[in-house]
Formats: sequence, structure tokens, C-alpha cells
Amino acid sequence: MELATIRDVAKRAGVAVSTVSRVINQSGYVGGETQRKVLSAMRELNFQPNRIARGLVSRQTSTIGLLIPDVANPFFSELSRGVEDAAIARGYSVLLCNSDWNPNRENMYINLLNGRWVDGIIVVGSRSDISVVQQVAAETPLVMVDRRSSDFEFAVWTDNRQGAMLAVRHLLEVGCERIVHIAGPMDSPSAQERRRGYEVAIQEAGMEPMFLEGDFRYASGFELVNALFQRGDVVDGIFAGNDLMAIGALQAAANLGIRVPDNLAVVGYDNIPSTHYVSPPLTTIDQPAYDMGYSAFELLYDRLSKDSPTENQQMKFEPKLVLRESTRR
Amino acid sequence: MELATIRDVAKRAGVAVSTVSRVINQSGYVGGETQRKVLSAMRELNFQPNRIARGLVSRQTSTIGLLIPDVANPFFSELSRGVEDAAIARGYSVLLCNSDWNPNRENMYINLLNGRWVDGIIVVGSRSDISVVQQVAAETPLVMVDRRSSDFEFAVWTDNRQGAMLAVRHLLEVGCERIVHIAGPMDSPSAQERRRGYEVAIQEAGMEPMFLEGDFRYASGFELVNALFQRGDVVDGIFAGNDLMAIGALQAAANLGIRVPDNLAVVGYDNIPSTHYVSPPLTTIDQPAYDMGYSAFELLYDRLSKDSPTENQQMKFEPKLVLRESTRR
DNA sequence: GACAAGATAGCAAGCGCTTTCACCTGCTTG
DNA sequence: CAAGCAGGTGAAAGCGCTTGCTATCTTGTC
Repeated sequence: MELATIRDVAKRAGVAVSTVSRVINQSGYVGGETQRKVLSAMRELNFQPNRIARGLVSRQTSTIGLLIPDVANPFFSELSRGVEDAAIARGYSVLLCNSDWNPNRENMYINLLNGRWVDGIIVVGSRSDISVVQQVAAETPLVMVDRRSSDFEFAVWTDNRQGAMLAVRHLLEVGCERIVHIAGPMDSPSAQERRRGYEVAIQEAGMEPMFLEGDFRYASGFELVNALFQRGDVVDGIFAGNDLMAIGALQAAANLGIRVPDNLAVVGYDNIPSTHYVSPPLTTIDQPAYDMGYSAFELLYDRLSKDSPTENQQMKFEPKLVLRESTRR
Repeated sequence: MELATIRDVAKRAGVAVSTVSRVINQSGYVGGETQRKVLSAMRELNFQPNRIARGLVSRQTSTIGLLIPDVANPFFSELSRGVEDAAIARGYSVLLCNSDWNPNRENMYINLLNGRWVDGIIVVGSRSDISVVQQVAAETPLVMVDRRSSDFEFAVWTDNRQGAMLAVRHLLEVGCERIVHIAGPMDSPSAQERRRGYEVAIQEAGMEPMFLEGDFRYASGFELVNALFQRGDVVDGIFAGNDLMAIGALQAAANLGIRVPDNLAVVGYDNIPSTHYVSPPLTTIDQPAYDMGYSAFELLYDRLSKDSPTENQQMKFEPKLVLRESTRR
């Protein structure tokens, strides 16, 4: 069955196309009787305005692009929910783009989104060359999440450095004397900041920093910690760059018969749901993923709806230490 | 900076608009020299064809809608990745829609997507009135995931009944004598099928079925099992309708000092990543979420690219029992 | 009773692209 | 040598909608 167009509706209702358009958009003057006729013609034909055509003339699509590394990662999937809930509340849809942490794929998506396909873009945890992102930002409103830069006016972020320091200081408080950091990949800005926070806090305590570089995935936490202990290194505290790697570390320790928290204290980062139910439950640094996503959209929406730049352009969330069994002593 | 249109490119290259269009689409005849001029004009103006305008005339958007209950649920986020990876490989983008298990929200999205916004739709785990969904299916190609119905020609699914029977028979094998089922919500078709499978397997064994109805979320598993044991019911096996509820059950048992698997065996459903690292690791029924998503897109793509209906319209995946510690005896 | 202002509706010009059709050139054919 | 055809290009007609402009008809006001 061919779909009805505005022309069909107009014909059926015996009015002009522009009149139908007015009742659809509730703009301009339309008489009561006319409106009724149009409405019922619309219903009879099961008319749905073509969003594409509409987008062409109005120059907006009520769609935004969400570019994240990986929805299958709990932190990002939670954040996505926040974005989507905020978007739907304002009548927007979201186009999902997984970069898989791959700068090429990220660039490809950025270019794709740039083709007047979306009204705005939210980029989360980007590792791309900042100039590419900026080029887009010149043409399409963009909000950066989790990567602060003086170059982006619109951003939501948490103080990763501060968060890392919270984690390390906590490990020190519970008496750790040799704390290793399982860092995220070094091309990730937030991984870098966390690493820096770790370094500062460790040096404050007069200790020697020690890093292992993972990739933010479960397996890398497992393997790095496994190798670490196999080598016979003496370590009594681990601060992982995210929860997934921390959980990997927990597993590796359990396999080797190392008792957590007694012989090894572990702290993660993100506070994903699994941290509740691993054994032992994981102490971690909370990042309010859902709220960050929600706010990112709101920021974008502000930018989209007002011509003048908003005053509220940056939104900072505070990382919080969440105490659980993995560091209880 | 105003974005360049195809007209600007044509003017700069000193050719007609139609010629530019030909080089963009690599269709028709274009001379070597002309092509070079157009290409360089495109580059100089940083031209990107407007996808909206293009969509209007070509009647396709290279975008599909993905309607799922909740991306924050690991099963669905994994499935989403599958869909997205398959889509990108074919040059498609995906519009993410979370229904939150809410039929109203689901209908709203279905209507939205129906506005010629997407070329096709993948609906996962729908609980909506089937007639609404079908009405869309008449206008937009649609693939159903996890809900089989003779009414939908295109579907990917697993045999939930069979999966549930696998789970229950396993519990019987390890010696359980009183097995309760924590079911998913009864308006979910897959929850119903699993429940039915449980029922059949239990009756085969000459036992009495016993149900509790949850909502597929962690908290409901926790609370139901907690209440169950608080009431003093004697139960030595639990088959949960999904892993999240099973993990909740595990936690409740741990809190009450009930030892798993010794005094209580637990089986989940889905095989989400967390099942590896809960304690004890959870025996579960594997559903290949990623592959299901991937296949769902491929099915849709087939349908989209060929006019004639494909032969391969249904795709069935086999549920598999995954043995872990939570039932080891 | 004349007239400005408000209500109501139609006409037509695009939005940026694709695609048909017509037209040109220069060769190959029977 | 007329006809046919592949190669190359442009003009123009839309795709389905919004919107500025115009034309008509009601009102209310002095």
C-alpha cells in the first residue's frame, strides 16, 4: 500500500496543501470546520508526515548522533540511556554509533553525521585527533563528554584526576604499601588523567608509581594481574582504570589464591552495576553515567534551541568513592 | 560557515548540477577531465552531500530503527552491537529506541519510525499488541527478534521452551527436588515460553511447578528469593527467567547464609558477561545475543535489497546449557 | 457607512538532491 | 554514405513538505 502524502490529504479534504500543513504544525489561522475535515482526512488515509521532506525544508531532523566507544560496556550503555531518555522527552531521536575505541571508525562516523543528518552530536570518550572533531564542531553543534578541552565550549565531565586520587588515598588509608595502577590505554584522555592522579597521590605518599597498561576490558585486567603475580611481584593494592579491569584483577587474584581484601585491596572506577555482585563487592569511584548522559543532551538541546550561546556550557560532576568489601580491613 | 551545496560545486567546476551528481554516485557517463574538475571543486568546498535531500528523492535513508526494551540490559546491549556492526558493514546507521518494556513507549516509537524515517525496523522482545506492530510491518520492512509468530515472515529467535527445559533437566540431574521458577513478566512472550518449558519439564519429572513472577531486573530476583526463604519455604533449585534475576537470587541466598551450589543450585538465562564473575559463577542458558543481532540485520538487509521475498526468512538459534559453579555438585 | 484589522485559505517558490530526456560529438557499420 | 550507437553533458521536472505572499471575507470602530 502506497503511503499517503500531504497532497492526498489535501485533495480528500478539499483544501490546499498549505492548509493541511498548517493544521499539522498548528501554525497560522485555520477555521474550526476546515480543521475537522483535514483531521479526519488524515485519519482516513492513515497519514504520517514524511520526516525526510520536512527535514529538508525546516533544516532540522530532530535527531542527534551519539558517538560512544562501545554500548556493550556497562558504563556507556547506562550513559546512553540517559541521553535517550533526555532526548525523547524533547522529541528527539538518537542515532547510535559505536567507535569501538577505533579512531578511524570514529572519524568515519563523524563525517557521516556531518552530512546534515543530525542536528547535533554527543561525543563520548573520544580519542581521535582533536582537530577532526573540531572541524565538525564548527558545522554541527557538539557536546563532548569525558574529555575536557579549552577548545570545546560544550562539555560534561568529571575530574578524573581527583577521582584517581580519591582511590589511591583510600588504598593508602587501609594500609597498602605497594600499589600498582592498571591503566587504561594511553590514547584515552581520561585514562591519562586517572594515571596522572594516581601518580600524584603515590608521590605525595613518598612511594614509587608502578603502571601496567590495559585496554579497559575485562580480559586485560585478568591477564595483567595474573602475569604480575606469576612474576612474583609483591603488591598489596591495585587501582584499576575502570571496573571491568578491576573485576578481571579480582578473578586473577582469586585463581591464584590471593585473598581480597586481606592480602590485596582492589579499587575500580565507574561504579558499574556488576561491582555490586562480584565477590567480594568492589570498592570503586562512582561516575554518574546516566546523569552525565542526560545532562549532555540537555546541554546540546539548549544550544540547539537558543541562537545565543547559553551561559551554562560546562557541566562538571564529582567523582565519589564508593566503599565495598574489596578494600574493607 | 555555510555548507556547500551541489550547486556551488557545479558552479565552481563549471559544469551542470547533474554532472556533479553523476560523479558523486558514479553513475552514467562522465569524462575523465570533467570528473577531475568536479572532484577538486568538491574538495575545495569541503562538500558533503546532504543526506536528507538525497533521502527525499531516493526514498531511502540507509538508516534502520532498532527497538529494544533497554540498552542498559547486557543482553540487549550485546545484541545492539551485533546489529550495529552488521549495519555499518552495509553502510547503514541505526536509530536507537528504548521502550523500557513499556507498550506505550513502544507504540510511540513504532509510529515515529513509521514516518519514512528509516528503511526498516528491528523489534526485539516486544510485548506490544501484535496488531500495532503488524500495521507497521505492512508499510516498513520489519524483523522480529525473540518473538515468534506465524504472522511475521521475518524473525530471528531461539527456542525458549527448549532452553528452559535444558535448565530444569540439568537441575534435576544434579539432584534438586524442589525447583522454583522465577519467571519474567507474563506479558513478555519469551518469559511465557520459558515458563512453559519449566512447567513441562517439571511435570515430566512428576513434580509440582512453583512460580514467582519477577520483572527481569536484578532487584526482583533478589527480593523474591529473599521473601521466599524468609517465609521458610524449602527449595533446593532455582531456575530464573534471566541472568540478572538469577544473580539477584544468588545475592539473596548469600545474604541468608544459604550455600550455593551445596544447598541451592541456581540456573540463569542469557549468558551475559557478569555470569562469569559472580560468585559462584552462574550456570546458565546461552543465547548468542551478538549473533542474533547481526543476523537480524542481515535478514532485514536481504529484504531491503531484493524485491522478491528471500527464501531465508526465519533464523533459529539453539539455546545451550553453560555449566558453571552454581550447579556443580 | 467607511475602513482598518483580524481570520481564513490558496498559490507558488523553493529546500538539495536524483533522474529522465534531449542533444551533441565522433565512430563504426551494412 | 546514411544510419546507428556509445560517450559525454545540460535543462528541467520532481521528491513531500514549509512558508511568504496574496486574496477574500468578517468583524469591530468611529
